Amino acid sequence: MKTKYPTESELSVLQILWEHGASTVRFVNDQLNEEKEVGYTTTLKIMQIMLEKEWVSRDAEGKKHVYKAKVRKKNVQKKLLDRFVDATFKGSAQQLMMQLLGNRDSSKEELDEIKDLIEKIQNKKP
Amino acid sequence: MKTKYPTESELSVLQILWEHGASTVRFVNDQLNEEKEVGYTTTLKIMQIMLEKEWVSRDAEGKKHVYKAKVRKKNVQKKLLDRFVDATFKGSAQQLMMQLLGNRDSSKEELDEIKDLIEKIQNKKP
DNA sequence: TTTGTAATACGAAAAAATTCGTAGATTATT
DNA sequence: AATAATCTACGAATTTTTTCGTATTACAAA
Repeated sequence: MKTKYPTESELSVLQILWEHGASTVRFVNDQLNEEKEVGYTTTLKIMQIMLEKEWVSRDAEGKKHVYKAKVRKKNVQKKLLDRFVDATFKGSAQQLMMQLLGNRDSSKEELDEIKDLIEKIQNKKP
Repeated sequence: MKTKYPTESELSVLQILWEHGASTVRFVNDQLNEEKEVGYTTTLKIMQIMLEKEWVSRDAEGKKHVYKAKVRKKNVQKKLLDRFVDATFKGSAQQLMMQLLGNRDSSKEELDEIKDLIEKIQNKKP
C-alpha cells in the first residue's frame, strides 16, 4: 500500500484473503455472497484493480488465478483506524475508546484482558 | 438520521456544527478551508443535501441561513463506529481496542482514566 | 433608487467506486 | 474432436459523492 486506503469492497476482499489465505476469485466471490449478492465479474474486477495497485499478488494455477494479500492486516487496519479516528473523533483515540467501552457490552474476560494490556504498557514507561 | 451514514464531507460539516453550534454556510466554509481548500458553493451544496436528509435544520437570519445539527454527535459516532468495527475488525471491538492501545502512545493519565472506566463497568455487572 | 456585494438555488460536470455485459481463452466433458 | 462449462480481460454503464458554474434573489451602501 503506497499512499491510499482500500475502499470498502477492496477491504472485504482483503478480509477473506487474510482469513483464508491465497484464494481463487470463485472462492472469494462465494464468500462475499454469503453476506450480500455480488456478481462474479464484479469481484474479479475488484481483485484485478487490487493487483494493479499491488495490494495483492497472484499465481496461475491451471486456468484459474490464485490471489494472495501482499499487504498486512495490521498495517491496513492501523491506517484505516488513524483515518477513522481523525474524521469521526477529531483525532481523539481516547474518546473513541470511551465510546467503545460505554456502548458495547464486553465480557468480564475481555475487559480484564484490556486492563492487563494497559498495565503492561504503563509498566514499560513509568 | 434515518438509516444511512454521513459521507466524509457531510461528517466534516457536522463536526463544525457540533463544535461551534448553529452556523452560516460562510462560517462553515471558512472553517473547512483551514484544513483544505473547498469552494463556497460546494459547502453550500453539502449543507443543502443534509437539510434534505433532515440531518440539519436551518433558520433564515436576514439573507443568510443559519444551520444547526439535528443529529447528535454521540449517535452518529456510534453508528459510524459500529460500521467501522464490522468492516475493519470483523466486528471485534476488542481487537480494535488492542490496536489502539498498542499503537498509540497514550499518557499515563489517559490510561488511568480508561482503567477507571473499565472498573466502573465491571462493578456494575459482576 | 441605483449599483454593488454577498447570499441561495439548482443543474450538471467531474471524480470515485461499483457493477456488469460480452468477447475470447482455457479447461473439462462427452 | 466437438461441445459445454468456466475462467479472464476489459470497456463501459451505473451509482455515489464531490465539485462547480451560472442564474437569481436579498440586502447594503452610495
